[in-house]
Amino acid sequence: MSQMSVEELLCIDNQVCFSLYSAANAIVRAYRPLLEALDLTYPQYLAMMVLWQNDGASVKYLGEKLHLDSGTLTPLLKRLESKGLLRRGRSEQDERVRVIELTDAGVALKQRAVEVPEQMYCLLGLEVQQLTELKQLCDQVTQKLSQS
Amino acid sequence: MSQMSVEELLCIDNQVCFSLYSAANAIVRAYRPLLEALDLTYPQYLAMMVLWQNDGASVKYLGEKLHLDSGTLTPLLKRLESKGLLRRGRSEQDERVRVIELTDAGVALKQRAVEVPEQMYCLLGLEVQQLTELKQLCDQVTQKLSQS
DNA sequence: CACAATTAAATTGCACACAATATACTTGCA
DNA sequence: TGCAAGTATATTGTGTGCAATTTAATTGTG
Repeated sequence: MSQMSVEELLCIDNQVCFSLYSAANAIVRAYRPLLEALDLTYPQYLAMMVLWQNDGASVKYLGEKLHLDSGTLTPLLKRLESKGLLRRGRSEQDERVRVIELTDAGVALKQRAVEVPEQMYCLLGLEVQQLTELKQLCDQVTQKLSQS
Repeated sequence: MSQMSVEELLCIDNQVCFSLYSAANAIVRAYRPLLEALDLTYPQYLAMMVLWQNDGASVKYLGEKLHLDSGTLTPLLKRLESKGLLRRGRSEQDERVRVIELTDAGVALKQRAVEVPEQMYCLLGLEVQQLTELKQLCDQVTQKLSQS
């Protein structure tokens, strides 16, 4: 690192962060046609996945799982509610807490979502070992940047 | 892949794409305080990097380098123009083409941007070899998803 | 040389992300 | 018990990303 010139340092072609940023954009773009049939955006699909595993979760729980805050999640969940996929209720124990519960339609959507991961896997066209490696490195980045 | 259950398939903890998406969000978040002193957002910083290397570039060129379209770049460049960092001129050969030229302030900003990559390198806290590996894998993802 | 096809940017509309702030509810402690 | 501190969510405002469409300029072809 330290022996790189200013020209090299400030060139996007040498920056991991830019590669990661571009890859993430490409992924969201690639999901669009796959999720169109489900009438979901990629972040909405992620929220649904959390709920399929943990129906009745709170906004806080969703935020921790997805690394997103209420400023992002509140409007996103309202959109999913208006599509009839979930209800935004209140906890009886704690009136501050929203309890997000899937409707029948929301639960049923899972069946149609099953093929999405397989389709994306094909599009990526990488070996399982490479995907595992990539995931580990990304998780390390997220973890390092979250603690500082 | 094929032996994974539906529960495993549709769990965000098993998905590379989610890890990559989260890491990219974390990166943009981590750049914010570093770029605050330069009064730049991360995408603005990326555009400036391209221009520091290639002053007078067109919107099309910037778009190819950054993998962004005019819908994103036009307003972004207008903001940089209003900050006095660049001028959005027209090509004399082809009136359709915008020629983006840095002002003195835009050129001068490069000196203060030099330390940003080093700071981010410290925040990431990964070995050079891991960063290289991560960059290669991200570039592969972008390339694979762009051709389909 | 006319004019259809192409190309470069701009515009519009929607959905994130997220900082900063506000609101409403709950808890802890004097 | 009263009230300050803390917590969960909502709101506001700014800046992306990107699909779809539009506008204006250029190029290719008969």
